[in-house]
Amino acid sequence: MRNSGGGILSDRGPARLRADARRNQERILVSARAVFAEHGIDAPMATVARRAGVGVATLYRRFPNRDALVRAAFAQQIETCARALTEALADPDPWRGFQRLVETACELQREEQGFPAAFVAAFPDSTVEHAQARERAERDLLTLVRRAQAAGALRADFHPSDLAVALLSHCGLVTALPRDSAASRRLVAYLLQSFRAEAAHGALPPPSALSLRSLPLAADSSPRQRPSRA
Amino acid sequence: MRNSGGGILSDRGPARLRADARRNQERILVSARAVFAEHGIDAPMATVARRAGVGVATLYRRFPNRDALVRAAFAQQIETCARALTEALADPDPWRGFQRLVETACELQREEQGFPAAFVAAFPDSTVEHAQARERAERDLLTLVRRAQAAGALRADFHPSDLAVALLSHCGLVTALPRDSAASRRLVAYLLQSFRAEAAHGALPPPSALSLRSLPLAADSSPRQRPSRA
DNA sequence: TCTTAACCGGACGACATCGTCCGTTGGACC
DNA sequence: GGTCCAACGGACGATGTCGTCCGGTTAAGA
Repeated sequence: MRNSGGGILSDRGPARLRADARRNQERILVSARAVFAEHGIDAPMATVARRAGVGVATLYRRFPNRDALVRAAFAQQIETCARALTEALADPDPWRGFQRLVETACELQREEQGFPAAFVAAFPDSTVEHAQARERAERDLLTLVRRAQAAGALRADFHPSDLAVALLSHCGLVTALPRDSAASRRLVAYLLQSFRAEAAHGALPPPSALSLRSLPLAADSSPRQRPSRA
Repeated sequence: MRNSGGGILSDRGPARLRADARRNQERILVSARAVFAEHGIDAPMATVARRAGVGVATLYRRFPNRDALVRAAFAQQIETCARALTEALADPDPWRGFQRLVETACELQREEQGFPAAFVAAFPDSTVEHAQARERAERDLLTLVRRAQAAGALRADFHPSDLAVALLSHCGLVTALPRDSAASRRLVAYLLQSFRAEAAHGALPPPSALSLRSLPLAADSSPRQRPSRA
């Protein structure tokens, strides 16, 4: 139990892991990303272990349960999303920043189908630092939207929750059609066009009460149950 | 074995079912729709049976496997979709027909979350009559799209596969957020606006090679594997 | 009312996955 | 090279679901 708190996420220093242990941990993460992308987020843990050339016990020693593994496997993707958000905010053209953020997030979803499914299902618990990161992401998103609206590029009736709607629906599409990147790009193009101010023809129905925290852009998401069996 | 071919779908005549058997079959179908909508398409068969006030054996006697049950449970919804397509084609205003078809299909997805999941996952086998129905649906859809484009309402670069993209992404959204009808309506509104001819600003990426047969509008779908475990 | 066959439902074996246990192996350090 | 202990991996029991079997029940017709 001395090892608790270290080693689950690899961002807290080496934690004095033995060389073979560290090597195996990395192989497990690579395997997990591949298996999750190929067979979905519910693929058996044993499959991940076998592909990594490792016993199940080794996997469970490093990641106490499936959620921990998912979390660690996609930590890098979270990082990419967070960076994309920062870059979007730094873009002098508000619309281009918004557009690139959406495109980057969707590209990530496209590349690893396990990624979106991971975030709509896998994060019931949150730590303080994650909550902070999430709050900052939410605030940044709001700023991005407001700026793009102020510039007259993003339609005025766009609601921040629409971003969640867009990303979740795109997530569903790439999950249903893992190999069809044309479909994904097509959807993104349609959505972005309909978000433009010029596309505002007629009123929209009222926005969702959906919080932005269910987005994969934040480091944590609301406690949704995974869409599993009864 | 005398009963083979009858009783699975209730549209081929009573097949001389005993009164209690017929009653139970109906209760099972009602229960299945409710359970699938509530717990997803992978809910245990025992849950369906219990809710119907019936033993598992009774369920399996009537529906030899999960797919048969799903198929029968949503036969009515297929019917509704087919009727919506016919009505859309009969509408004197091509755009309104198109619009209503999309809205009706999405409304069905919204009302029963099990419905979309059923169709992207559950129909590996097809019969001759289903293939015929599917072909007709495909042809009708194409006609609908062409007409709306000819009327100058639907954008010229709209591709029939975009309908599949729209419905599949919406399906993903309602699966991820089963209770959030505002999100669903919002997405539908955005998509429909972006399909209007006036919304065509700039070129779209190339369309998907996706066939329309994977749509729940047709009575059958392509043999996709369900997104299950490895 | 009586017969009979269709129907009912709970119990059951098969199967898959989860997460743990424990004897063995082999890095790290002297 | 030797020692120690962290790390290894396969076997294991627990759990949950599937689909079947079989003895009891009941609807339908004479």
